[in-house]
Amino acid sequence: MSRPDSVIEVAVFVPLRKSFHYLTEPDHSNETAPSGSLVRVPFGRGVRVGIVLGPVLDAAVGRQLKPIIELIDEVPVIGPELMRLGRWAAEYYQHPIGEAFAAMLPGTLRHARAPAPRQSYEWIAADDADDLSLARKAPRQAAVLALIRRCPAVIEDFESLQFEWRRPLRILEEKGVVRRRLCRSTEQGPLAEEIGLNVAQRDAAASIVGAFGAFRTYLLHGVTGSGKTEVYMAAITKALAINTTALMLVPEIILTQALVERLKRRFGSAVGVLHSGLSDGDRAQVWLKCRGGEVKVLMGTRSAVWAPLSHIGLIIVDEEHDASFKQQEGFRYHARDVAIKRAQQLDIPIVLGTATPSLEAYLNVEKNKFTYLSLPERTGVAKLPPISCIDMRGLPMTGGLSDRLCRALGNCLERGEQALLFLNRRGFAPVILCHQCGHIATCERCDAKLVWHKERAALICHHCGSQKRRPQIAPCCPAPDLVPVGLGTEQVEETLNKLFPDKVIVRIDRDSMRRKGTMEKTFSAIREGAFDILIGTQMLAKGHDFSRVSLVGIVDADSQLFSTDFRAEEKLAQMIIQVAGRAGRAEVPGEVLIQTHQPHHHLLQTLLAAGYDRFARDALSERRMAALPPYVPMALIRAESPSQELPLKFLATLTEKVKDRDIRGIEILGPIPAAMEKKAGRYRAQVMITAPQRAVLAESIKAFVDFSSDISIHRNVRWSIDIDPQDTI
DNA sequence: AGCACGCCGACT
DNA sequence: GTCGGCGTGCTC
Repeated sequence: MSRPDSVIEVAVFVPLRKSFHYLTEPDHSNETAPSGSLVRVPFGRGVRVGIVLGPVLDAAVGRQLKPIIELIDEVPVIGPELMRLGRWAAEYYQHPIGEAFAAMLPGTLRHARAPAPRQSYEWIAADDADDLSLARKAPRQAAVLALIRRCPAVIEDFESLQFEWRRPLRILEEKGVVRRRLCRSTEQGPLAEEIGLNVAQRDAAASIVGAFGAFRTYLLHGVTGSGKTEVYMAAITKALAINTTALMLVPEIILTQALVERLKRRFGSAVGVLHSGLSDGDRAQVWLKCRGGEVKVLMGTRSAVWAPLSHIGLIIVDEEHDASFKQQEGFRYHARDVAIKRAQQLDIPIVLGTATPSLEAYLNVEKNKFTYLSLPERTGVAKLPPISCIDMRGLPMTGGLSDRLCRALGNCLERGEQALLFLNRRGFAPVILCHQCGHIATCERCDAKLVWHKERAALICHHCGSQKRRPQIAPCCPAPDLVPVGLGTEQVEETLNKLFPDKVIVRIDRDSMRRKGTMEKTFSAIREGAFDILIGTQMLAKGHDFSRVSLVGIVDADSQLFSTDFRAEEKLAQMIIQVAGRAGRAEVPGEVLIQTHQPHHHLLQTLLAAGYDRFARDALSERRMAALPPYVPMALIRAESPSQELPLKFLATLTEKVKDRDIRGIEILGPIPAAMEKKAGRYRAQVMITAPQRAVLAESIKAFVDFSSDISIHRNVRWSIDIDPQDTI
C-alpha cells in the first residue's frame, strides 16, 4: 500500500530569496530526506543542488510539485545545530538562503561531489637519525624530516614545501628515519603547557574554564606578547579533558604556522586546520574529519566558523578586531559575530582575544554583555616598547627615510639586532607622471592611479589588476620623461640596500610572497635570524613572534590618517599598535618610530600619550555623538553597473519607496557614489541605513528587498545588502 | 543568477 | 523572408 508523497522545503543553491517545495518518495522510514540533507532537484529547465530545510506539513495546493531527483548524502551533511545557525545567518544578513547554506559547505559538497573519506596517516621521526649529514647530502629529505620533527605531520602539511616531497618522503620511510602510523586522535602530547602560566594567564584561563557548559563571551584583552596563546592552550586542554571539542578562528592561518605546530605537538592528530591555501579535496577531508569526530581541535580562518565539529565546548576567536573575519562579497557574514551566535546556541563560552579590541567589543564590555579579561603585561622580561613620532616636516629624506630613522636603523644593526620597517603600499611608487607633460598614469577601468612596479617593469592597478607597459602611459609626449612619485615597499627595499650594502634585507608583501610556500620559508628564516632588515606591508603586522626585532619603523602613517570611512581611524590605531608589538618581544628592548607630517593629529597624540585604551574610549564617544556603530546598527545597500547613472537611479527609486513606508527612526544616507566610483569597469553607488534598533533595521532592509523586484531597471544593476559593513567607502 | 519567451532591425 | 537584439518573467 503506497502512502502519499511527502512534501519538503528545499534551499536551492540559487541567489533567490525564497525556498522551494518538492516531493519525496514515500519510504519505509518516516523521513526520506531529513532536514540538512543534500538533494539534487529539477529547477527551471536544469538541475540544481540544495539543502532540505524540513518537511512541509500544510502542503501547497494548486501547483503540481516536482519530485526531487536524488538524495545525495546518507547522513545529512548539515546537522541540526548548523541548520539552526545557517537559518539565523541567512535571516540576519538578509542573504538568499540557498546561497547561505552553499557557503557553509566545502566546494566539493556544494557541487554535490561527495568526497570519500581518506584513511589518514601521520608521520613521526625516529630519534636517532643523523640530521646533519642528511642536510648536506639530501637537502630535500632533510627539509621533509625537519617538518616532521617540528610536529607529527599529516599529508596536507607537506603541501607547504615548495618542492616535490613525495620521493624524499618515501626514501626517508624506506630508510626507517620516519615512519607512518594511523592517526589516533586520543594521543596527546605532554601537559607541559599548563605549567608556567603567570598569574594573569592562570586567572583568565580559570575564568573561561569556569564557564564551561554555559554561554558567555569573554574579551581577552592582552597586550602584544602577553601570552594569549598560553591561555588558549590551557582552555582548549580543559575542553578536551571533559570530552568536548574546541573551535579556534584566526585571521590568516598561513601567518600562524607556529601556532599550528604548537597545537599539533600538544594535541597530536586531533588537530585539524582549515585555510584558504588548501585544495578543495584537502578541505573536504578536514571537514569530514570534523564531522566524524576525528578532529577535536579545529583551527581555521573565516569559513571554519561553519565547520561541522561536534560537541563543541569552547570557541576562540583570535585577533577579534581583524577585518578579515568579514566576508566582503556574496554572503557578507562576520565570522566573529556568527561564532558568538554559535556559542550562544550551543550554550558554551567563547573567547575573543586581541591586543587591540574593536569598538564593538569595548561597548559590549561596557554593557556587561562581554566579560573582560586582561593580560596587562608582557611575559618574561620583555617590555612594551616606547613609541615616538618623527616630525617629517622640512626634514631631509633619503628615499622616504628620515635621518633619525636611518641612524636608529644603523644603531640597531650595529648591535646585531633586527629591524622591521612597515609601509602599507606595495610596488615601487604609487604614482608615476611624465615630467614633460604632467600626465599621470591612471587605470582605464578604475578611478585609480597605476602603481609603478619596478621589479616587474609594469604599471599595475591595485584594484583590478590590469597592467600597462611603461611607454604606453604618456601618449601626448614624443619623449616621455617618467618620474615615480611617492613611496612603495620596493623603493624602500632599494634604498635600504644602498644604505646598508652589507646587510641582508628581505621584503615581505603580496608580490614577493606570491609563490606558494615562500611565506612559510621566509618566516622561518626570519626566526632563525637570517635577515637584518624586514620591510613589508600588512603581512608583517599580524601576530608573529620576531624575538630579535628591536626597532620598528612605520615609514608613512599619513596616508591612512585622512579617510572618509568612519572605521579608518580605529583600523589605523590597531595597525600601529599591532606593528609596534613586533618590537622587543624577548630580552631585547624595543623602540618604535613613526614618520609623519601630521605629528599633531589627534589620533597620534592620543595613541602615543595615553595608549590604545584611551584612544578607543575617545573614539567610542565620537561614535555615540555621531550615531554610528557600534551604538546603532548599520546596513549598506550597494549597487553597481557598467553604466554610471543606473546604480544611482536604481538606489534613488528604491530609497524613495522605502522612505514612503515611513519606518520610524531610520536614517537613510544617500544614494551616493562610492569613494572609488569606477572599479574594474563598473560604476558603484550605495545607500547607508542606520536604525535605532536591529529589528527596525531589519524591517527597513526587508522593505528594500520587497521594492527591488518591481523596479524595472534592476536587471542591469547588480546589488547587494551588507549588514554591519566593515568599510563604507 | 540562468534561461526561456517575445516582439522589432540588418542580413544570407 | 530569417537571425538575433536584450526587455521581462519564472524557477517548486
